[in-house]
Amino acid sequence: MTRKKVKLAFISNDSARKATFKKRKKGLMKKVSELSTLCGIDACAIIYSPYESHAEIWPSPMGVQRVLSQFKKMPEMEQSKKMVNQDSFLRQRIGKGNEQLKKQRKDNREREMTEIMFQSLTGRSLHGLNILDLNDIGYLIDQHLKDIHTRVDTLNRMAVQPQPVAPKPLTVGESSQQAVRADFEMNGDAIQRQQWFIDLMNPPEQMGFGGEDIILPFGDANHNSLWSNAYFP
Amino acid sequence: MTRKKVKLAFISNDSARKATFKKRKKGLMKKVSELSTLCGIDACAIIYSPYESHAEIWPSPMGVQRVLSQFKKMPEMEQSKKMVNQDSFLRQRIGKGNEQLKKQRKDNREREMTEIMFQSLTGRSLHGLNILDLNDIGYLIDQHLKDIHTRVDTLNRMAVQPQPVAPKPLTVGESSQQAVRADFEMNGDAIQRQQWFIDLMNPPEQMGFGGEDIILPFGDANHNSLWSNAYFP
DNA sequence: ATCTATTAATAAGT
DNA sequence: TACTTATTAATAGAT
Repeated sequence: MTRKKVKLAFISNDSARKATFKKRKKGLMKKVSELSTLCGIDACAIIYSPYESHAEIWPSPMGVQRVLSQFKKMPEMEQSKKMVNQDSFLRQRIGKGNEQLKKQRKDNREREMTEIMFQSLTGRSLHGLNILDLNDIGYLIDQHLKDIHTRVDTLNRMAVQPQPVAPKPLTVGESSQQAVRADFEMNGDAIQRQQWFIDLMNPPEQMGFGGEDIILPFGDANHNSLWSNAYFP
Repeated sequence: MTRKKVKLAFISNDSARKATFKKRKKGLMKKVSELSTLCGIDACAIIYSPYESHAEIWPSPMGVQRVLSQFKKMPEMEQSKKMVNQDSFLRQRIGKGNEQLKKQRKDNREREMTEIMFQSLTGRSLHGLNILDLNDIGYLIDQHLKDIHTRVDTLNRMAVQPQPVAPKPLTVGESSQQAVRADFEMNGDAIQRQQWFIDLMNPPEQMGFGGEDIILPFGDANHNSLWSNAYFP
């Protein structure tokens, strides 16, 4: 911080490195002591160097021990929590990566089961599938059926009372309790001009997944978590 | 270290203390990381505060553990030996304070003696001064004479061989052994245009002090240390 | 949290 | 190793 703005990198020149070390160590110790004095803070510093056989510490062996014993008392969780450090940064990245992996696996599983479901509609046998596969496929089928019912119901209501404003987005599990009416009376052109109708007819691929608190008929009120646990421990 | 030079004492104002703490903690962590990076040093810092439920550390839980385990391995004696603990730290600070005080006293003494010297040139009697005062004034007079001789000598050489480049700054003890020549032949205007000449004619106030190894005629080959010892033990 | 006037730290050079 | 000095960095107080 002086005759030149210095690059924050290892100083390869031995004597320059040593000189810098000595200066900065001194400055650092001073800063620690100032912080402690000014703010009444319990702090310590420990510095090892190849220039001294011993660690250099602040404020004193007893002071260091006091701080360290406090530190060691903390459960591992607390030590890591909210810490501003390299590790926690990397841990966050790893955590996020794992989250993504988990989601990806869930997504893969879903696509697999969906494919089997549709294959079964074209004649493929469901024999040879284990109970978990069958359970998940049952869940999928239920979701698709619910969605189909919802769409049919919506279309019926549209037919009776054509609506120019976009309907609020459909949510899984929101299916109406009204009886389904099959009489379509809408004009084809009118339908084509309404984007919301087009959207209704082209549901997103992932339809049927992501709902969290839906009570399903496949025996297990917590199906989703079973799903997750069985395949993504 | 900014709008005001701050007293190194506990900050009683709560919010000011907290603000200072946050700023300085950040600065401190930065310093630690810089030291580590620049010098390839194994270091850690642990800071407790009433503002966070956990200790804030650098560089990471693992990094701290590594340093701590090294530290714990050391025998108690080693831990304390040569350690920069609060005691020795404060001793250092006090020592430095004393150094500064000593320098200041020396400076004061010098100014005092110099004033008396000049007063004596305008008629003030030197009676009533003790032997130390007289010795120091003798030293001062010698220094001033040496400087005068040096300047006269330099001017003479200038006059013989006018020199467009600035001469290197005068150093105490550098006085020439040449005989002094009093014949000035320089043109006044020429002199005025040369800044180095003006500088030469306006020597710094402290001229005459600071030389360490000059042999003086006042009996004591180690005059300077006597000076220091007599008044600043 | 941001902005500066100031003080403090310090990279090079001696 | 210590001192000096030019420059950058830290930060106190104010907003």
